[in-house]
Amino acid sequence: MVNPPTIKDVAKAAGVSVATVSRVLHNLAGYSDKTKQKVLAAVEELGYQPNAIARGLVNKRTQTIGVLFPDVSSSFSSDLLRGIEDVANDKGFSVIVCNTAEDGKRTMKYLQVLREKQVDGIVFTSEFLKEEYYEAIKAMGVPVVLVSTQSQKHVIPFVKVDDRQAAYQATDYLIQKGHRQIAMIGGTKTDKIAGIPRLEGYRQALEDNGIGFAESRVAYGDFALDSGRRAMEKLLAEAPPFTAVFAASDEMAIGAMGLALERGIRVPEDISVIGYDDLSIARMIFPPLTTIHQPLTEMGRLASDMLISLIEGAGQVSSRIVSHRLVERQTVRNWP
Amino acid sequence: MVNPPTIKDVAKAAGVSVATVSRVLHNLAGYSDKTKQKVLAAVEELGYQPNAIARGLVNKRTQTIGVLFPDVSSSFSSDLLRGIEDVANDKGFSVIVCNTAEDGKRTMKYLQVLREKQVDGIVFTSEFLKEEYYEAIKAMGVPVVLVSTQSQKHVIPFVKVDDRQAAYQATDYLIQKGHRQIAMIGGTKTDKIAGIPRLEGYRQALEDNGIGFAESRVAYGDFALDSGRRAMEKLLAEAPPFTAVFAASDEMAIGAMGLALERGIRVPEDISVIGYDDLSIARMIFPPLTTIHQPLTEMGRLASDMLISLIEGAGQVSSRIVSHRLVERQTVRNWP
DNA sequence: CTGAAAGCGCTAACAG
DNA sequence: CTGTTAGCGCTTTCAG
Repeated sequence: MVNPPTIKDVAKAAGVSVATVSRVLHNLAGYSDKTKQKVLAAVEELGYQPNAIARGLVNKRTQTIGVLFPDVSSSFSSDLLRGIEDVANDKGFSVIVCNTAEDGKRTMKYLQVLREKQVDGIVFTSEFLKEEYYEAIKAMGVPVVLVSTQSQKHVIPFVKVDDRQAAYQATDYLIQKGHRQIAMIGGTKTDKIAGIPRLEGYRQALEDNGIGFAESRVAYGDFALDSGRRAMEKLLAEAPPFTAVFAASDEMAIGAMGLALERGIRVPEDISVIGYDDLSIARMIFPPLTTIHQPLTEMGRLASDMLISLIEGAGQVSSRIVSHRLVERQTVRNWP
Repeated sequence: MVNPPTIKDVAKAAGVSVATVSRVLHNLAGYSDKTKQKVLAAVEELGYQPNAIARGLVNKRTQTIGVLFPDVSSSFSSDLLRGIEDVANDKGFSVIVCNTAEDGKRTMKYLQVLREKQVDGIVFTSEFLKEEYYEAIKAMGVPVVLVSTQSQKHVIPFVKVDDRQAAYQATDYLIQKGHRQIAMIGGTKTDKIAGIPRLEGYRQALEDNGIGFAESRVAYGDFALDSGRRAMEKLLAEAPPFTAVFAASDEMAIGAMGLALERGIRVPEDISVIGYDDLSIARMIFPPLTTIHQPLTEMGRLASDMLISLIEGAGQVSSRIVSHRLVERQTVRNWP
């Protein structure tokens, strides 16, 4: 098997120097139309394709970005990925995906690989940005943007929704529908990004409407399906009676609904449910889930766009609080 | 901002040559323990990280693979991706994701990018491998493996399930449960990979059990949710009465169930439903969907493993027909 | 308009 | 045991 043709081969075939070939390939000035034709003909004939690795070595730019997800296979991540990939591709960048599995070691290893591979920038999603990660990224000297997470300590551009407000809105909606006894299935209790703010929004909405907050009406999960089931089970067994429940993720909402249905509790007739995320499954289930929509694909697009601006020299970009919205489907009813 | 340290800097700092540094970094023989310590100390002190781009230029290996999906954000693709990513990472490879959007132009562009970036191999998923794609990949001279698709014309390693047989089994299961009037929601009518074989399996199972096949009992969709709804609508309106339906994808099965439920038709009391894929949503919905399980993550793993073997010099690897299995959940009941 | 030549950071002979 | 050196394929001065 013969080696692929290099710029040298093209130069030889066209009877010019490599510098000239490079010039015409980049549409720089400095050659006659005749030479241009010769070069192009040679490129065509040899089936020449530039080697991006060699180019990267010289330019110190690889036109590649790295994206870290806690779980690439989640619906949440893949919606994000689609947006990121889409604009990256548009702007001539490739994306390397990394599955951190929320594991510190693995994440650090990935960061190292991305550094060695000389990616031009990084998007970090959904997880708390540990100091260790921050240091590693800072050391590589490339821009980062955060998605669905945020750093208190450092100023790093991010794109996310206002979790507190969205949770407030979800809860308030239930109240406007006449519910007064509202339970919550929260995310991880210590999660500063998606756990605590959503709980606070819930609590605030209750209080603003003169309803007392009761710790006994909240159960905690980890955002995943099964934890929603378990939380619902706990609520049903131990909490004071309630007519509606706000879950901090669609998956938990769906898990909770499944458990309720198994027990002969109807949604929304007996209990209303509202979720959070608007994953594509939210509208696939029956009854379709009322939930807080996060524009994930759009958020991915934005993040990609911001990152590439930074890579291409923008001094700074502003973070974006993107707007969520409540989508009414069929799991919440007027009470009574 | 100062440039990151290179191997030269390390050499200077350690008072040795770059060759020696390279040796200790690669654990090759040929240096005293003392030099090793000096080098390691210098590496540590400078925070040196090798540049994989430079290495790639020399080695003609980038430790990167490209993966093409028709839709990165589908549950199907992301489950696959997780498996691929997992073993790739394990074996020291990075993965570049490409979303072809089932668009020929876009796919060709991607193939070109992957070539320029000198990826070491490619995994191509779920789509029919057009001749044009094949030629492009062949021209790059790197191995490919196919997932959930297969080439008739060329011998290319693949990993997939036996669609015909799986569909046969799904249908046969319904028959064993006592159903005789069984409808089908098929995939794209002309799809040689997932459309036709599944329809054939259905037909064959019917015939082997002495049940006539009736074209009027099959409606076609495109594997997506909404097409399942529409197909069910059509079946309900135009097909002869039926007590069970086999859908060629979980999404279509779920769409069909949603429509049925809206119409007051209960699943499985009035109509039994069986799907195909076993996406993670299959168990999230209520009632949980009985379906044909495809081990997607495992298939991704296998593909990744095969590809890397090929990259690392295995002359050839054998294709794998992985075993599906029917998972009984709650959407099929005995009839009558 | 065009070519020669100096690297980019690293690996791998080849000499000592 | 260790250093020198010739590239890998490409971009980019700097001279003509």
